[in-house]
Amino acid sequence: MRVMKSSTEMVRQQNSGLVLSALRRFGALSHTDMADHTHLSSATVSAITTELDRAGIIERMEQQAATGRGRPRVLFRPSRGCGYLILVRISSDVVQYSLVDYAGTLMDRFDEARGASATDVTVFSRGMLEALDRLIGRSSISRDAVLAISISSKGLVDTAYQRLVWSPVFGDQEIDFQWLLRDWSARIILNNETRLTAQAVARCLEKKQDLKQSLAVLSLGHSIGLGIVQRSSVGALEVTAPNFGHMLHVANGGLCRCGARGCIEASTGFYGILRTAFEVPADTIPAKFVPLAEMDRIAMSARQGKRMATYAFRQAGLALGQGISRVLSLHETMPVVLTGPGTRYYDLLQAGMVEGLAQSQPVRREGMPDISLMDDEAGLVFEGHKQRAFDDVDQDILTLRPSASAAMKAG
Amino acid sequence: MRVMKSSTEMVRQQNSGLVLSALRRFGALSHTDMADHTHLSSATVSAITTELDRAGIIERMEQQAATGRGRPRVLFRPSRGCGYLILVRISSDVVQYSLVDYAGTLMDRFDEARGASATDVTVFSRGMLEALDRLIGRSSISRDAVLAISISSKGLVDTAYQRLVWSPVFGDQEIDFQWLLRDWSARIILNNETRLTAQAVARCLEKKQDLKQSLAVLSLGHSIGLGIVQRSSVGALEVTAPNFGHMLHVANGGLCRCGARGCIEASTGFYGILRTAFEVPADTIPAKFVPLAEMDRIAMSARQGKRMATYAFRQAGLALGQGISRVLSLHETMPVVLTGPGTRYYDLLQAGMVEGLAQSQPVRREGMPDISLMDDEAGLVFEGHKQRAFDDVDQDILTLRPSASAAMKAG
DNA sequence: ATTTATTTTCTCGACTGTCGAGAAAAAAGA
DNA sequence: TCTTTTTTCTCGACAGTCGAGAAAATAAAT
Repeated sequence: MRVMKSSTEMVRQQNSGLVLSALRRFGALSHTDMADHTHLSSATVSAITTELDRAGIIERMEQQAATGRGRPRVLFRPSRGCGYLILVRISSDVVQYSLVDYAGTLMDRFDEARGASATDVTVFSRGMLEALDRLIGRSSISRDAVLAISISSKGLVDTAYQRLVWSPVFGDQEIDFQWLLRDWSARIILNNETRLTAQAVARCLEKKQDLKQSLAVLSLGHSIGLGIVQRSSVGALEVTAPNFGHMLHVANGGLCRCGARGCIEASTGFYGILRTAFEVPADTIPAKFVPLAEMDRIAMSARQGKRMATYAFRQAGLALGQGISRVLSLHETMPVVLTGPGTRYYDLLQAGMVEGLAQSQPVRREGMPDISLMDDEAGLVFEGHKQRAFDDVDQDILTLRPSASAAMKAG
Repeated sequence: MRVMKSSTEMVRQQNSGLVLSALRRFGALSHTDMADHTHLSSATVSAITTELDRAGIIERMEQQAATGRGRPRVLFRPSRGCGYLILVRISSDVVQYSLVDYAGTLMDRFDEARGASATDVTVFSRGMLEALDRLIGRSSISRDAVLAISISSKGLVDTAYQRLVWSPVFGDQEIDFQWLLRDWSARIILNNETRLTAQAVARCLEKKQDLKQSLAVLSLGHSIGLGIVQRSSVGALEVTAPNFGHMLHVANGGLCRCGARGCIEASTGFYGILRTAFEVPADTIPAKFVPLAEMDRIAMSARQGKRMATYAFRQAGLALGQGISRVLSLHETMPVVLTGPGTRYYDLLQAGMVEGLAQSQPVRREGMPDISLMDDEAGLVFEGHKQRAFDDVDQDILTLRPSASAAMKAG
């Protein structure tokens, strides 16, 4: 069936979700604030908050400074002890584990450097299981209290079945996280990293009333990621992370890490730029990892006018610009946000990008898209990670918890 | 706000929509059928049907052959007289006007050949207004009874504001249908033609339980159209028609009708194939129109082994294959349905297509997508046209009509 | 110290929905 | 004429939202 039937119970669930997500967005709200944000009547908010409070999903905050005349407002927030989130960010050199309580505050975090055993999946898997146990051990939390384990990585992700299909780190070695974490009752979520960045950027712009119809977020670095935000027909934001880095740039182009030829990444990823700058043949096996210092040196010589270095960045920009033009053709003209370590070379990439964009039909018609840079990719990923995980977890909780307590209320 | 709040009235509206759309899909249903299809209880269906019946939106069908024992079922269908739809299909040589009643049956249709004045917008506009009046005149229908005028054309369409932005027929001359038809109370809908085809194909496959997660429909002809069907996170089908024909195929490629260079259409559209086959320089102004007979001749000589003709089709297939590979990269691997007059040359296009697809990353990983052909593009466009228009019109009616009659019921 | 003004929370009754169960209707067969 | 069968229709229970106004709790004014 296309669309679910609706019932009065669904209405309550939907509106509870509205209240909870308002709480997530704005931290702590009073009755009246919630009514304003959700456009629900005060009476309804009252009913919902008492229900959620009784179920232990939200809690009244302790007193706070008087705000003026009148009855003091009581603020609600998601109940800290309701459950916990574990966020795992897998990046090329390090795996970061974060523990977050239900109110969204970071409780604990540590990094696990991936040493020489970097690329072995079984070693990584064992390390991950240990790290997870250590994380909850340090805060004396039981496994059952962990509502979700949300994992992010660059690469190709099977969101439906929580399988990492291809990643820069592990290549073609699949990881089935659903299976790996089968001893955990928590919901397992797997995300493409740039998807999370896009989500965070979108919410951020939404708050500033600055979100257009849609939005593209590009992460530039050793690999190239794209996240796309669109408003669905019902008005919700849908975020996707297409496999942009490995979209065909040009037939018979440079050899890519993925084994194909002519991917965008093979021109625009750090290893691609390096290869061009040093005039290494384009079918050379890509470097596993290019230190940022190395890239900085190439950029330096490009800024000093060295020909091949300049050319390398220009070609990278060209591939990026043409790739973006294709994205615009297949969606619509939308603002582009660049992030990731590669943004520091934007001055060198720009000319090629503009050239690559200019000749295409969508740009000829609608003009250049807005292109802006955004720093702190790590922070954005973390924010997006939380948002994404809570979206799911809150939904889970609302479908299970309050009805159970409704039975208690009756008994 | 992200998502609308829910209320009991919205529940009724939603479920009424479910009932009505079941009626649209299956023609005429009894109480019990509707309950089965919508998963609503018999009591609810009863309430809804009496309400819709009273409001004149659906009607009981006259008697029908006894189906066996038991109380005879009463069948409902959308009420013929509830309103009318006008569907206008603008194609390169002809404009087709169709009048459809609220039950979806075709009442009247005529074609208006666009003569020498073909490309002049004011002439076309005047002609269209006249044709619309003639259409309703012939069936003695008043303007107010026309619920929607749904227009389709190839080209670039601004769905939000009903403006035809660029079309093969009128080029850069915009047509603002909202303005042109300002004397009509009907809702104005403007669609890209391939969007409609995709919609029809999707519903067709859905009925056969054969619809995968998503689907791409390509229309091959003088121009190239793409429609993409995706399931949104809430499970509804979202159909979009990206500007595929004018996506960048290759930098500095052949001159396209749109004025840009290297668009897919410039290689794969009929005029592109013609240009290559006859070794005309790729920056030659494209032919306005290529008769099918002309294409058939080129195909004939290609099948007889003539080199340039074969090459032309191969290049066209290559551009198509590479373009599709990019679509798969930016969405996911999905089945591809080919339609339109160009499918008769599929034997000649196939080799290039496969080559263009094979080298790309998504195909290397997931294998070749399912590619199938479908005839009767005109029929599909008509079906999709109806579906699309009724989706909108039914929604409009449900938000307005039944509540008004609820007041009557009280009085 | 008491009153007044102000702001927020909470409660009540009216209304609109859905649902299950079973009554009523209508036809075919015994 | 009675029984069986199938479908439609109705009724009461239950769940949810909403507006209005009561109740609560504080600051300012007297």
